[in-house]
Amino acid sequence: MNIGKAADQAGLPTKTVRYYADIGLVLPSSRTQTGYRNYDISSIKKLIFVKRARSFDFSIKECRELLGLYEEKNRSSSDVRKIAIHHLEEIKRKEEDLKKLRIELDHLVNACAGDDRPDCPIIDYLS
Amino acid sequence: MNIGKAADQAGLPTKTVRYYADIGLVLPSSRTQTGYRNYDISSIKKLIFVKRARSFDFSIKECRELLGLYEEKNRSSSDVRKIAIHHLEEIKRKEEDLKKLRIELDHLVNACAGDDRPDCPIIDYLS
DNA sequence: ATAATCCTTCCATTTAGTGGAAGGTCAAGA
DNA sequence: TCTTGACCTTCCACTAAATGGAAGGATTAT
Repeated sequence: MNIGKAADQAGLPTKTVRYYADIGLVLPSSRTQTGYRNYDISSIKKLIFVKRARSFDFSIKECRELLGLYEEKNRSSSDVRKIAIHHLEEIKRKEEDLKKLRIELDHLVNACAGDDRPDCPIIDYLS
Repeated sequence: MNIGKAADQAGLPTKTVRYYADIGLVLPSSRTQTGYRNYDISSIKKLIFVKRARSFDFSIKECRELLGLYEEKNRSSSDVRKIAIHHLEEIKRKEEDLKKLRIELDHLVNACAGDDRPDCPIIDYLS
């Protein structure tokens, strides 16, 4: 399958699939004599796997690790879980940070009249 | 004041202050004959302002706008509020996204035994 | 005088792609 | 058979917001 079809199957932009090939994340199964990338079922499954993992906000590096475990049939589920937990902690941390930010910014926005006068608690707070 | 002192006063890395000068966000008040950047009180206040705004996750572009309003003494607080509200919406959106992600990933992690066996709901879900 | 600590500019790197240019390939129709 | 359009290729530049380092000039302290 050509890269365009493969990208469609995986629901990814062609550019992205080419990028994944460039960085060695998901290589095409082969190349035609004229240099076209070929994707077989197995490589398309990997693209889909990466797409899902990315939608979970796993980094490319983590995707690489997960993909390695995905292919390793005698993996330990604890290895997968370790990566997921680490990522989960990251997400929780970010969520907390955003929450604090949101609450504080919410206060500021509520305190600001938002009229024609220059007085502004938001500016004051940042100054 | 030299850039190092100014950076200390603002609580920013020197590199960052230089970067802000490069992109024209906070320019030094002058330069010495030998090219050293000079920061006066006013410019340091701007650095601090930007630091606070960045800590609220305002983008550099937004910082530029806020800084403009900060300097404009006959601003309308509604202009400031508009920027803050827009940013707040962004933050809320991200927070929601992270929450969904966190919940889903939490389920997966809980469903995974995390032992020596290869069976893994996390991998299964991503496949 | 000289060493240490500043400072300067410039270039590379990070993340995860995206956009575009220049040009090669392939399938279908006139 | 020629050509047109839709593919495909590589390569370079750009995004955001810095950060790291190299090479070299300036200032300060001993």
